[in-house]
Amino acid sequence: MKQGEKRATQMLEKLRKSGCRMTPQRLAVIRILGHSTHHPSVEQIFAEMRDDFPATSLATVYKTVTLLKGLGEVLELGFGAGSNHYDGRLPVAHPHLVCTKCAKIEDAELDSMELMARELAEKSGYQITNHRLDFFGLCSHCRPRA
Amino acid sequence: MKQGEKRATQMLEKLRKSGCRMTPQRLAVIRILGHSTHHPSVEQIFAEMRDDFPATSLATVYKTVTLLKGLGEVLELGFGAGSNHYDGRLPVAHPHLVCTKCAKIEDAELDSMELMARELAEKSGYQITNHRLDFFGLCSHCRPRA
DNA sequence: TTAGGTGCAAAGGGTTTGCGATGAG
DNA sequence: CTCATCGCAAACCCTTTGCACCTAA
Repeated sequence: MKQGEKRATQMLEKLRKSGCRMTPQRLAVIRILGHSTHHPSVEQIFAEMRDDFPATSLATVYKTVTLLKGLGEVLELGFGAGSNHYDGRLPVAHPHLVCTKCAKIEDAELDSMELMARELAEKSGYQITNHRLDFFGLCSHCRPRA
Repeated sequence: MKQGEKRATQMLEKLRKSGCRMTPQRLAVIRILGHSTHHPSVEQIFAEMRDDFPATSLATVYKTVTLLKGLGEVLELGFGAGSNHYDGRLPVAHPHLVCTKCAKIEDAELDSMELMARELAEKSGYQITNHRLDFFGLCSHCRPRA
């Protein structure tokens, strides 16, 4: 898997440039993340590592992933951070705007979602039943004044 | 707030039709969800309730919200269910397809996101820095055969 | 040699569950 | 009267943190 090795090398380089030390544990996490196409969870990365590093701890994997996330080298697909919020007024999937400063959540006006979902269903072979679309940024009140 | 009262009544009706009992606690949760435009969390609903029902427990709010979600009367904006997953190969926001049966996560091909984000930024006044787009459904392997 | 990293175990936040008590139908 | 629902506390899952030991540079 050449592509994966290349990504791993890029991540290593970034770590090194950031003044971080290279350890066998970090190397292992990086290689797994570089090679995986299946978007693993921390638990899954940990399981894959156990073969080579039976003594590794979950905490180390968490720390390494968090480090890489901070450097912009991994994308977090968050299914588990913060608390859930509920919309009782429009109980069907629709896009939201989330302010990362004041934590406000508003509905977004965007009507091409249905179209996109249908298009994607055809291309991917999925039977799409639901979706989730959130935009993150600073609301007009929190953003720096022009 | 007429609109909110109307939604509350719709939810009440749905509960009744589903053979559920009506209690003051449920009524309070429903009214809050029907009136709120700010997408409250369970904790926030709980806080709003305390004024009228100081004895209410968090567990009851959770149970009620879960009930309403099951009936399709509230939309859950999940920032906290399940575990996080990581993508080390393409560490920038891009859409994903999530199979709700086998839990597989794949990248989705969709290129109009940047466009949408820019359009939305103009309309909403947000300074958008990030986004998150997930489609949920059954992958070609899990969906019922035609 | 010495910061920075590791592993363990404890703590933390959000959510769910078990169960005896309560009150809606 | 009966069973669904309530409130409480304990349990759960995922994640983070504190700290003594270790090791890469």
